Amino acid sequence: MSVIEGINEANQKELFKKYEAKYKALADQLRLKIMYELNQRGQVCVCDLTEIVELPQSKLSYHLKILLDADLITREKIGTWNYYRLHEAEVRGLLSEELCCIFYPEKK
Amino acid sequence: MSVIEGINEANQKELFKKYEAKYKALADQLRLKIMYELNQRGQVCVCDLTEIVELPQSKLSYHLKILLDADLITREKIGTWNYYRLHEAEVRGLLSEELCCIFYPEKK
DNA sequence: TTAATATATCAAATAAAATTGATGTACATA
DNA sequence: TATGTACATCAATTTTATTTGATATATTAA
Repeated sequence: MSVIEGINEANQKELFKKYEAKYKALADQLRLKIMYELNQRGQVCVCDLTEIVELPQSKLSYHLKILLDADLITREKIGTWNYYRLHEAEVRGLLSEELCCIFYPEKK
Repeated sequence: MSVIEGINEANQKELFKKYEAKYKALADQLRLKIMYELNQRGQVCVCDLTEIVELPQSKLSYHLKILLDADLITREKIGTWNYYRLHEAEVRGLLSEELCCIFYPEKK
């Protein structure tokens, strides 16, 4: 079932709330930059990202959490490091093709 | 020139700032609902919209201004009325096809 | 076991956005 | 000209988001 079918009063509110949360996570320069860098580099650990985006660690962690909670990125723990990467399908479902390949990669 | 070509340090910041503003405007349930209704109805005046979305007039005006400033909708004054409609091309360039035809119409 | 590194989380302070009610302006109609 | 309607804008308040610096936890290395 496509998104538009099945819209009724009850669904609507939920749907708008969902997209509000997603777009809210995207609506920030820093976070877009993070997405851009993750897209460029694939998998990146926080320690590297701190240098790439030049943010204090706690601030970066804060913004990563927002992206993670919105399901726009994923986290994988490997030893001491936390590696983040884009949640490609999710971002693709949100942003126009015009934004390929800034914030998500070209389709393989 | 596509968006991705011509990205350099100087462009980048501007680009992210631009998308921040656009997505910020979209990042709100009420405003998404307004977009949805405009998409359903084409051209709508504020007086009708007040009833459709059930918002006090000043609140609606506030949110319309945000969408207008972000260039996501347009305004046309006809007599006493201000008619708003989607800025279709702009929204299409921002949102994934998955969001057709909730927040923007099918391509003719 | 101690120390160092990687990272998340917390509390306090600050900043930005949204809401509310009131006021102002333009146009239309009596 | 006086009244009503359609809106935008403003100032004050409330709510939400962001920043900052400090602390806590887990893992690794000495």
